[in-house]
Amino acid sequence: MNYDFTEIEAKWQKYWAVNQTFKAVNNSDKEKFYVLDMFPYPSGAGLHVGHPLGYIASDIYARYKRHKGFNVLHPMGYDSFGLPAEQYAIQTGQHPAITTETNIARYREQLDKIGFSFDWSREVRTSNPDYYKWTQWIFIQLFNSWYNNDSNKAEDIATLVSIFEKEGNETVNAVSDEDIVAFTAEEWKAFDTKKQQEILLQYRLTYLADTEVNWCPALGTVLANDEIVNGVSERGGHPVIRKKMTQWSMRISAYAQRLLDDLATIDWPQPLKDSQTNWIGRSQGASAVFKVKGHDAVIDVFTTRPDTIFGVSFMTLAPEHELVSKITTPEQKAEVEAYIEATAKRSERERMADVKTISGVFTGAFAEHPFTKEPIPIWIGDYVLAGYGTGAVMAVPCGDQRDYDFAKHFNIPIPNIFEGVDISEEAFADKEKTIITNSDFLNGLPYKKAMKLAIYELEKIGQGKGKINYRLRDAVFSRQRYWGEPFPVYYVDGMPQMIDAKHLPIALPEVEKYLPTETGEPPLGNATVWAWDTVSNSVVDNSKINNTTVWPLELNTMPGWAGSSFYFNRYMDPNNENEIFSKTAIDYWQDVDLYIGGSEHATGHLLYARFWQKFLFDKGVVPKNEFAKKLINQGMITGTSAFVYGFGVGVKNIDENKGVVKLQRYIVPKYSFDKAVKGDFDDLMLSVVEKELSRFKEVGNIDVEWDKSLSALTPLHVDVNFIDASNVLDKELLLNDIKYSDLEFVSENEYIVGREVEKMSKSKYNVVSPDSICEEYGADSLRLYEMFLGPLEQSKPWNTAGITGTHGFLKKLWKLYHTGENGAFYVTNSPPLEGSGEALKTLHKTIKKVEEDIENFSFNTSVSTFMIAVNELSAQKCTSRSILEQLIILVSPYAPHIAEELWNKLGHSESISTAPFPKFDASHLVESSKEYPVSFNGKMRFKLELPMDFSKDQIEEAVMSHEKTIEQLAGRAPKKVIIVPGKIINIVG
RNA sequence: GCUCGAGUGGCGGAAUUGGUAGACGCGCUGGAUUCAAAAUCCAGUUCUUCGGAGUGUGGGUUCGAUUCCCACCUCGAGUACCA
Repeated sequence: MNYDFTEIEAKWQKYWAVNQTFKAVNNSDKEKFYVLDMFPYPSGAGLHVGHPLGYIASDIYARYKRHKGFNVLHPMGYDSFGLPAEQYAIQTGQHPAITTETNIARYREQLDKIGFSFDWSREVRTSNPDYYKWTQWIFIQLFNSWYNNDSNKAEDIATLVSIFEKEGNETVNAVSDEDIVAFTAEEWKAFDTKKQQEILLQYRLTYLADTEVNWCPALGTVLANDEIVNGVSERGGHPVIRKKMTQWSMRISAYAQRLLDDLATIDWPQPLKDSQTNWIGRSQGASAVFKVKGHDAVIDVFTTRPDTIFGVSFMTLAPEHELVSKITTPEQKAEVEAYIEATAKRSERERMADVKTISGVFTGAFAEHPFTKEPIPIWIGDYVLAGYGTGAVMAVPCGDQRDYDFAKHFNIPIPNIFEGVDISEEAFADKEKTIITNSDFLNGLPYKKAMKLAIYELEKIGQGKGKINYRLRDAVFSRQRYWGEPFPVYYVDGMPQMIDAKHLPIALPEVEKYLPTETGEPPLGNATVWAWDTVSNSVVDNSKINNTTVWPLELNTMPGWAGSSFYFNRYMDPNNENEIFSKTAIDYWQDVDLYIGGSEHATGHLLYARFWQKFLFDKGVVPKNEFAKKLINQGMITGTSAFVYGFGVGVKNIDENKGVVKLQRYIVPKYSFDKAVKGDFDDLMLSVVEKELSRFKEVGNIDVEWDKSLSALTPLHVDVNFIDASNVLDKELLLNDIKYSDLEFVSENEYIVGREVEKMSKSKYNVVSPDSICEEYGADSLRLYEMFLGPLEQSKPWNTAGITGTHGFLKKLWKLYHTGENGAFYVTNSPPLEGSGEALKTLHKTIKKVEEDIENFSFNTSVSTFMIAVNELSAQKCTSRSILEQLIILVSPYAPHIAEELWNKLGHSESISTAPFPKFDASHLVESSKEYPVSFNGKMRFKLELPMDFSKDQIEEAVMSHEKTIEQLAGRAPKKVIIVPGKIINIVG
């Protein structure tokens, strides 16, 4: 009986679905284990073999944990709001919900074929109103909260109001907007409701504010910093400009320090932690206040080097700085304005690409040094960013290279405040070796002491204080898109009001068009039924807006990361209509034990999700401060593209004959091609030239001359599905493909393609889909092969040819259980015979290795281990049930279908999925002798079998008298003999 | 520029606390079986001038280094005027 994977896999996939084998319960005596994959965006292209890599790894781990007796939660769902479906809707008019539904169906079909042990009863979709009801609910919670720096957590806005009522805002230590105006309790009470609401907005954790945003005209929406790559949009690569807009923002900056500190408490990859650390960008220093001469204005700067304050020789403001227009002198006005206009025109991208050009303009105004009272010229320059710190710097050219370059360029003095340091060529930025001089009270002090003293003195004169600055900005939360979560917000006199949570969800309205309106409003501006009736508490027709009981609803939608910032918690109780999840569920599941996904989410999803988790923790909604204890980034699977080498013969004097004879593309061997690229045309290439010239003569009766320089030498991507394991191209398949039908091969021989590793993509014809692999080799072969390719975290190239290795292994495994007549299933019930302990040894070393491998997420090596085990047991002709039964449990997490089938044949009526994992017994591995490697000066020269219980002396005697030792030493006396019993022998001499 | 990661046969990779470098698989070579092919099975496969040499390069620690330390080179990822 042969290994019929098609039948076996269909059978067990059906069995698991019908029996709900992997359904997890929310209360159990068993210990819980939560294994999570980053849920996918269901794109129209479907999955390629790179996508399931992480899912296979997590599935192996989940199945392993079930064998280990855990109650495992292993859910899957879809991050189903997003741009591609909406872009498609704009182009075709098809509702994004339909596109999304179709794509999800395709994903599900593909996932099911791979045999994952997901609990599908818990599936979530972020675009489903039952789900985004809770996204909206969290938004309302954020709106109703403020961040109290004293308790260091989010608190209900009511506690803030009661403080305002008692003491005004002077004593409040909150994270808030920068431009807070002080008021007393009496003043607060005297404010009208609108004024009070405006003030509260400055404290809420989600707030409406005019912010400089990254506007992408092509996409018609704003983008978050992490959605921009190299100055263009991550999706589509469109240009991005700065623009001021009224937007919802999330006060993530309130959590900057906790997001940083708690990285130490989670087992996440160091590179990922590093990139979050850099993204948060904490820097410690001081704020210093410089008075502007002749104005009552002051310039507030942030500096990490208050110790260098006596080295200040000018100040630089960002061109966008609000003081610029106020302080610029009439003489400088024209120049300054021209400069501002010029910089505003430059796109973010140009500004980034061109960091070497130094530009700036003097404003004509002077600041006053806080200690020396000397005048300091105030410049503007675009090397100062409006968005960082206060948008102003105190320039210390001797200690900062950018300030130095600026000073040199504009001939501004560069005072030296470092003892014994030469600054004639460049600035001196080394903090450690610094001794300050020419600096009044800081003279003679090293960096740390000078820093402390400078801050102390600044505080004393009331012109500065110690400060910690973060690069992390508050996150813009509004998108001018259709296919996203609507805000549960309506506007009364322009002030946002939350809809009561009991009326959620606020479902997306239908629209005619998915584009912005003619007046430039977001797509929801096209909705005709999009007003809130505060009497009926329902969404009503816009015509009913009366500005007394019926009000307009928010037109923006939420960004992609909203729905993905808490889905891991919702999986715990995904169908709960009354709560985000039940207390029972969250108390049992707590948090994610293992999270697997791509590293590209380091500063997006993974930072926002940590932020929301901390907020929900503060509010007592979740019991854990961090949502995932351990995280692993799976590496990318790249494609191995295949190339043929095209040669188009270039000819002279062709102009007048254009169109008469079409140039032929010849396919030449790689070695001839490579030589030709270097200018060396071999005989074969020359024969092609001759052939082409005579073809011109024949077809068009034209005499042409070859022009070497016009010859086209181009590698052409060919579909990897046309290539066999030996890199031989199936020419017929290729020529039948319309894209390649004009090619002509110069030789009849088989054609060896060139190969190159590239990203897997349609345009490179190197995409391999899991479906075709499952069809040809089966899901178990695919699962094993994906793991076998290499370490999970590393990126590695896919090469379909290699799958015959794991497929062959499964056949051998099957055969091991089918040694009966005509390949019938056969096992013996007798215990392994005495003296045939070899099988037990094989089994137990396999148990040990596989268990260690899974615990270390080293899945590639356990596949090798299985191969070795099956090779050995086959050689031993092992048919013992007790061995084979244990073996198949070991294999089961990796190749679950064949495992279920063999388990069933072994006489079990229940699924193998919860069969106890085999117990390792070291006594089976005890050896009586050891084959010692004998090294001379560290080089292994021969091996020597000696009893395990030999003492050092016995070993030395045996080795030294051995003929090969005598031969190696060739008469020399060894200086030293190192013996590590049970390990090695090394003779030095 | 800065931060992080990685360099081992023709290829993917293994060597878990320093102890037999190249496990396992692909590919390749030869053989068996077959009318033939596929499939299957067996043997070989780092290089070599057959002494040895060898884990990107050069140095160091050690009886012994792919593994630890220093310097450098190359590739990849992230980030980018962050004051």
